[in-house]
Amino acid sequence: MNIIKVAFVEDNSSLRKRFEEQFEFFEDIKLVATYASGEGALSGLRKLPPSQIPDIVLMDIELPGMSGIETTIAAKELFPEAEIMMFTVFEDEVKIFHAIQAGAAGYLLKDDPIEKVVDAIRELHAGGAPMSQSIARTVLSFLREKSVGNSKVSIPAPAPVEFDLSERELELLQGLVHGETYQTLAKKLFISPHTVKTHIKNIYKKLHVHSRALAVRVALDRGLV
Amino acid sequence: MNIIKVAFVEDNSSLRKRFEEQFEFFEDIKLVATYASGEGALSGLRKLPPSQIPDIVLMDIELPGMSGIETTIAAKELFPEAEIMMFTVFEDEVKIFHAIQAGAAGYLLKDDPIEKVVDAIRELHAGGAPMSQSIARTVLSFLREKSVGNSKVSIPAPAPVEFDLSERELELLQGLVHGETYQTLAKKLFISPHTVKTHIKNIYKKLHVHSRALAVRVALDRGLV
DNA sequence: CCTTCAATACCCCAAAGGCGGTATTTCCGG
DNA sequence: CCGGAAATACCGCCTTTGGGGTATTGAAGG
Repeated sequence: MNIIKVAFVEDNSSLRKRFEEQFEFFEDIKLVATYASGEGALSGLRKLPPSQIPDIVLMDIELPGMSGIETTIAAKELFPEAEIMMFTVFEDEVKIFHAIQAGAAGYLLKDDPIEKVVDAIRELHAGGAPMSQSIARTVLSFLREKSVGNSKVSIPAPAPVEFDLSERELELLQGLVHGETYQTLAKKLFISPHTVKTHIKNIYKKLHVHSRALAVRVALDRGLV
Repeated sequence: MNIIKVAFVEDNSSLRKRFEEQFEFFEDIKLVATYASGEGALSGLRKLPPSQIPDIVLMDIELPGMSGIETTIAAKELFPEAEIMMFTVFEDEVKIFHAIQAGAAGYLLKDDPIEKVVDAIRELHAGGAPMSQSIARTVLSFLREKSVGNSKVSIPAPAPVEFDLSERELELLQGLVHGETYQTLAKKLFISPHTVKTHIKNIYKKLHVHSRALAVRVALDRGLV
């Protein structure tokens, strides 16, 4: 069996160490190099002997300085045969999109267990495109937009969803965006805090969120305010 | 002393009543008409005898149907001499801007006490441009942008403020925008919830906010994420 | 006339958040 | 080498949220 050579670009040193140790347990995978920055990775990869050039590069997407996406673009130019697997904390639609355009073929979350990481490496090396379920859904939605619109994909597009909030609920939602609490909202709108709560509960239901933070995010993203 | 004739456009009936009663106590002010909608106000105002045409129109900015701003534009065409004072629950920069462009000369908040409202009416009638302190600041910042940029004012402009968040703090802020809690954030970033708390406290300080909701708002508005 | 729905109000309760501290380690710039 | 900024961690305190209910009223629509 061919050993899969892996490089790891990650600024978090403890995570780097954790992975260096954990990869020891998998005989078919060898961590040939780790780098703490995009810049370091690019210069380091150039100096590697051909026998050590990695098959797979695990790339942290959130790197200080040169971002993981920028590094991916550069790395792909240097080693077009290497497969890049993005490695990130959050499922950011825009970043996923950019990472895919930059040439990344896989997408892992940092809290995926090591077994999942290893499986993803193997799958990627075997020509697959491993990614977490929700990321897969996101990618599908990109394709859907592409085929439906029949136009250029250009940007992720904000999605024209309708939430059907009542006038009053919109007013309440505005309050949330403005940082109001139950109490202050109640005073401003001349209603009881209980009512404010009820409205906000209903808003959450309609927006499919469970916190103010997400409600504010959705409101701003979708231009509800 | 000349009596100031005031019309009030406000969809909230209890607020309308409250004002109708409270204006009774001020001899120099007469509430000549109240309307529950922009449409109603426009048709109602047209039918008023010349002696009853208001000097001041208090206009709720958040009206169902025709908005307060649209109504303001139309009312200004009908009665260019009338002064419009916007009346709103929130200090929305964009709406303030539009209201000013629509011809409004004053800006009140709904939770201002009646005395403040009356003072504002008098000041407006005397040729002033009363507005709350924070609104005044916003207006000034518009002017500042206009004079500094020396270009067309066009849109409020997102303001190029620098918050000087550290890399880590940005990461945490992203978490907030994604609706993470202390706990989930701690797990994803491999740190203690206490640390998450500390970081978030520092972020709040740097963004000058005191809640997740506002932090998310600032993050999205200023493109920090 | 009856149903539905928005808006209003209230209860309980567990979880999360915000604020005030203190403290250690690491790293960077002067 | 020292000072300061970041990042890390912990403690306690009190308030706010979010989720589960229930219920009344008035307006809109069938």
